[in-house]
Amino acid sequence: MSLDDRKLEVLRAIVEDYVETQEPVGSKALVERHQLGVSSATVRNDMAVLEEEGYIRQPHTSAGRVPTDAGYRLFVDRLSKVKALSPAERRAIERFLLGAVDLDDVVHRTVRLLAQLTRQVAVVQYPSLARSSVRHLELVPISTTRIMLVMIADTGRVEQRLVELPGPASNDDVMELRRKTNEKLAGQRLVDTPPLVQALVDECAPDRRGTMACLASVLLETLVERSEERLMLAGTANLTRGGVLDFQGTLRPVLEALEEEVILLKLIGDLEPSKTRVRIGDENEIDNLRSTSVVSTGYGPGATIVGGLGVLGPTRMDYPGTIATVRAVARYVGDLLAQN
Amino acid sequence: MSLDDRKLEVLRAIVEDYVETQEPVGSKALVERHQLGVSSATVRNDMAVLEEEGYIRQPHTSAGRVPTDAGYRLFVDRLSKVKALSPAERRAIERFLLGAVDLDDVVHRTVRLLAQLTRQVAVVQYPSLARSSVRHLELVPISTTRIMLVMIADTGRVEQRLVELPGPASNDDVMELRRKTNEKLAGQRLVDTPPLVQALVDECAPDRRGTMACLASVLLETLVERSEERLMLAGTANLTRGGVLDFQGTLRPVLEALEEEVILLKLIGDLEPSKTRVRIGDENEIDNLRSTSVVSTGYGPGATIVGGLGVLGPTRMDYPGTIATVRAVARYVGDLLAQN
DNA sequence: GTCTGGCACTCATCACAGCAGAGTGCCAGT
DNA sequence: ACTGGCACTCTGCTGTGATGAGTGCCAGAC
Repeated sequence: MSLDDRKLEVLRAIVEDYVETQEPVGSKALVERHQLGVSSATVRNDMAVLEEEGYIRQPHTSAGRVPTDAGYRLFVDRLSKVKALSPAERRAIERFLLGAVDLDDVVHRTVRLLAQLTRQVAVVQYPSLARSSVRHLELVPISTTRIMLVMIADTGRVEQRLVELPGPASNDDVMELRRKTNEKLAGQRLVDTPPLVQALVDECAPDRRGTMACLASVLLETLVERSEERLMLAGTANLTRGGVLDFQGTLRPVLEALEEEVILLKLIGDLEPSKTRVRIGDENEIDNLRSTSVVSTGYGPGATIVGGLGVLGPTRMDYPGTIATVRAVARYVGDLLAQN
Repeated sequence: MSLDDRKLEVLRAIVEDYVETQEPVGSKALVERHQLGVSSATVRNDMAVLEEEGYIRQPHTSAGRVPTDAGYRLFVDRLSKVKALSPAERRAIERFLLGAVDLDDVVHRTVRLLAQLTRQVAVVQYPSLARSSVRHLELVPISTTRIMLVMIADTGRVEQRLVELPGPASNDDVMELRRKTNEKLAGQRLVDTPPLVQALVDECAPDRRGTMACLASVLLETLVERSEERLMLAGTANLTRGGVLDFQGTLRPVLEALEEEVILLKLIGDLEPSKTRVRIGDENEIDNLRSTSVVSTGYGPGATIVGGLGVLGPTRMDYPGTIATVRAVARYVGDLLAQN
């Protein structure tokens, strides 16, 4: 038996009411709040079918219905209309993001904005080094045998590493290394650099080769191989909204998962399709997050994507609103990055 | 009536047992678990006095006693012996902190280590710019009218800002500015720079003065005036240990407070006496944190202090152990910074 | 065939009562 | 100054009804 239009309408009504009230919704309440044009008995029959198909369930025999993960999924895929942001919201986003002084500030403001607008936990990934190009490499002598390597990427990221040299290097040596590395690497995507870095070492004058090799290994190891990802989190306090009801009593496992950067990266760092992605409850691979939903998307200047951002909340969330907000924020951040 | 030795001993026993069991402790249980040499009736009398004096209280009439904030305070000040860390713990700290590649990494590792060892929420402040000196200033041309200013501090902090120039600047211009600013500012403490920066502008050749003024204002505004503090947090999941018992039911307000960097800075950024500081319950100025205790201290290379770190947990915490751990971690981090 | 009104049934929630046990305060005795 | 003993107070637990929301199902209407 397939689902006719009215049954879908019933499902939508259940999802909307449940998200709003946070209480199991019964057949009678449904016909009162929505113009379904049929009696509660009919709705009950529809509900029985929806339950049969696995879209809703009853917490206990004499309670109303609650959407299952599958129910939310159907709702998101077929039933929800995209909610447009109000002009006031748009202005709020713009005003909030403007005035960021550097990349840290951008990420910081973005994550707080996202948490505030969606009233959920927000995560923003820094622009990925793997998707960045080298804008400039700077070598700053710290002592005769130590230099600090500063890499500035086109995405605004700045990474620094201390390099221990095998022997003392003069100021001229450093200047020369700086010139050469920049000549070779500036403008290149970081992922493309390994052969270039190798070439740099090979082409180097023998007396400077040791120093250059040292530099090269730090460069490769820390910036490319470990290809360090960073991210920022905000809004954990929002997990406590809705009392003990969401997250089956303890938000312990959720908080634990949020502490693991690797997990967070998996959640929002999955950037292939450039489309907004929604993971609902059990669809999450992380066990600790089976009672949460994640809405994530990529961002970046123009059409390119340099990082991910998203929010995490109870499966019982306002999907249309959250999706709209996440998309809008991602777009604004992308525009902001494009200006640099 | 003042407290004689036995009464203090009773208080200590109550604190220790309560911290361990998390349950109100009664007179009978006390004499069983500790060698007090007196009967439970005598202990009851002592308890009555301790309660009179405000050091303990009963949650309800027929329950055991629980320490008050004042009780914990007395315990910390006069009754607790410093707990020495085990060699294993020391080695763990060392091993964990070694292998940090840059300042971000140091802070990151430190905060996680601290959260893990104390099993509480940990906070680590980045070395304060206000307490740093300039090691090097780098100017990187981004376009003809934009340069990126990178400041490297002796504490390892690296800050970058985009500077919009009033007009185009040649490569030579930039090199010259770079030379001059470094000549003047390198080695100076950031707080001492304002007059020097002003002098830089005044001494500048007229044709470059506009550019220099621009640079100077960014330098002053973002690095000195706003004197940006950063910090890192970890271990929020530890708040959920002890179930709903701590934090009178909701950790909502605590999580909210932890989102505010200003609040966290107040908590751990109070660095004057270089001694470990313990704030218990009501002693915290932040209302949301009246049910928590904070143990904080400063850290830095050698005897100087460049930042703060600490942990936050329920008032019912193992003070001697926590204090010992916080101190030890701070010392190791200081040593680590001294090596750079 | 589809919808509707009606009715019996289930089960969580709440209030109330009674009981057990922990812990106290106090007093008289050593 | 300490101790044993005892009455007293409360919390927490358990069991019992009563309540009521919500359901499933069936017979009848359209």
